[in-house]
Amino acid sequence: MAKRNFSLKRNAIYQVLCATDTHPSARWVYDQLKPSIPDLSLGTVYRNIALFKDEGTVRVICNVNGEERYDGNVEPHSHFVCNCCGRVIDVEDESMSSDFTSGLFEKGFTVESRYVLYYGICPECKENNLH
Amino acid sequence: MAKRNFSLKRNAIYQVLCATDTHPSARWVYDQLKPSIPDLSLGTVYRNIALFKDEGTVRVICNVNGEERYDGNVEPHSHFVCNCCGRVIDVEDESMSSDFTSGLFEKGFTVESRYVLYYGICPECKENNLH
DNA sequence: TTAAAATCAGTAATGATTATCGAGTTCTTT
DNA sequence: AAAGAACTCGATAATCATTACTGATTTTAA
Repeated sequence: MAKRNFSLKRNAIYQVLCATDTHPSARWVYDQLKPSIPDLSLGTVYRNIALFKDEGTVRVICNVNGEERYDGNVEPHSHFVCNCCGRVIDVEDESMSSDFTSGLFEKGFTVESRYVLYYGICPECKENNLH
Repeated sequence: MAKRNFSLKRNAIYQVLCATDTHPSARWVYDQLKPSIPDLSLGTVYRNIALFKDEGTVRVICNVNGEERYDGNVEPHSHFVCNCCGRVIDVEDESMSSDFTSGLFEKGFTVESRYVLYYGICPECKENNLH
């Protein structure tokens, strides 16, 4: 079994992605780590997130205001995107019954992943009348 | 009832978006129209698509290779995105029963729209061994 | 007719993401 | 331990989709 050989910075980036449920952008990860790792560069964050995407250990959830948003939790679950504040919030996944593939297999498609996104206004924005 | 006052170019852009099921990017729409409307500019395509988005008459389906993909069909339906060729293909929508909101309403969320995206390999790419 | 509003081409600006490059650093094999 | 391959990274430049700006032209409404 191959040992995963994480560098300090790569590991830190991955930890941030796994420890938060804010589904952050690359810059947010960078801003989180910069104080404790002053010589971190934004390119390194992008480079390592690209590696995680290739590995399949991190997923792109959606794109909010031009920024990709990532999730270190690759268990199947859905997301709610607030059209007002841009927050991306975890949602219990709908039951993943086989008919959810919409007969794609029978039509010759290979389904590798499935995303469910809800868009709307989150409770905080409703409460603060920001919408 | 307010008359919708479409300019020639705005109308042409909307027609292209409604007449195709390729879920095109802005540039694709531009390339389609440029031969018949030689003085069309790409900025105009973006500007009018932004209007359609605000109106709700056109939707952003997903982002493939950095390009937003649009759909003039706003009836609820799902989409399959080919990870190989980037095509976006219509899929019969899953039955839209109320439990698909995952209890979001009860939690204070206002759900304005819901997207289901499948990612994988389309039949053509499988056949051509492009994956 | 006339002034405000809408539309647009052309171009510049923005901003997220990616590529490049040279300099360390770590691993491997001996 | 030494040599060299492979890895990692900061800094910076480049790319590219999208947006903003500007001045001209057209349409609308009174």
